[in-house]
Amino acid sequence: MSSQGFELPLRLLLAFRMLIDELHAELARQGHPHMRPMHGFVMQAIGPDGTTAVELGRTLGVSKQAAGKTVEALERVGYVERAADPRDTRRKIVRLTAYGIDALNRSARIFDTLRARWADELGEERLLALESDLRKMTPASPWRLDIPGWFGTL
Amino acid sequence: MSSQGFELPLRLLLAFRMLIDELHAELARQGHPHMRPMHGFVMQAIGPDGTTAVELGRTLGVSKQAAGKTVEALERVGYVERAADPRDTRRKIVRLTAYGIDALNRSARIFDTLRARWADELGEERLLALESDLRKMTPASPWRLDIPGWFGTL
DNA sequence: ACATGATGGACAATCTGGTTGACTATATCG
DNA sequence: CGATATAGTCAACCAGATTGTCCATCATGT
Repeated sequence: MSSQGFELPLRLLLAFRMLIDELHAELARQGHPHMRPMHGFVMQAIGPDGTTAVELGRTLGVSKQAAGKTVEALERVGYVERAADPRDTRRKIVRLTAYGIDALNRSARIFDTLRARWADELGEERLLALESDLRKMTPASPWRLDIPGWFGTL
Repeated sequence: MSSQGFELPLRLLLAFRMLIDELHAELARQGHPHMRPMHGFVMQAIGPDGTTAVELGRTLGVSKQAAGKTVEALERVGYVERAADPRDTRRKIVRLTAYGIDALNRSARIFDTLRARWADELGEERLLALESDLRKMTPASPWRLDIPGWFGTL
């Protein structure tokens, strides 16, 4: 083999996974045991002003039905709530609850802590360089986290 | 918000995804249109000497039945073949075919090319630093790519 | 004002890939 | 030899996605 290029994607994935796993371990300790990796991304996509199932589906790159099911799941856990839109009675606005916002706030703080650990290990200089390099190599940042299905599909 | 820590995992994921997508676009051009992200990982796990469904399941962190179905899918595409083990008639050895090995070899070359592009953009120094830093922050080596299921699970 | 078309949401059927459980055949070990 | 463990397969089920269909409601153009 002796392919140097194999390591890069593998390490990127491992690093991502490690951060996410540590995030959720800590979230569980802080009163959010039901939070799943998917939830954070979806709640970010919902945003502070709320959204609708159709719009959410477009943002996430999945069908509106799939988005609807995801919203149902988040509703069951208590992270979002649905309300009618007075200006368009077809629409049902999906909004984050206080509990959901708490999950997001805690996630942010935990990610900061994890980043601080990286800075501690690597040095702030090196970490800034790493972030800058990743920023340089990745697309500006459109969401489109259609991870489910993307990796799978044999 | 102003959470600096949010960016790191997101960029790691985007970078990983970008590399994998580019890999598969190029693989499709090179005669492997059926190759899916999962396949490369599974074929790596199978290794040059072959393995069995049970063993593969343990390596990948899934049930032996799931591993069996995955092997079936790879067999349909022509990446692996199954043969009886003369020394233990219960076992069926799963081996990479020439076509499967070709896919792995091409993957390695394409990853090298992609890495070269990164080196071109960032400079070899910076890329080496990035790889070194990721190596430092991620666990030594465990496979255990039980991605399916891990991210999902609402 | 109203017919037409577009949009939001829900329901149902299906597909895929995972799970557990049960079963058979074969090894291995006391 | 008999008891236990292991490899593989079959079957049933579950979760999360898909498409297709339907209905209610908005928006538009004549």
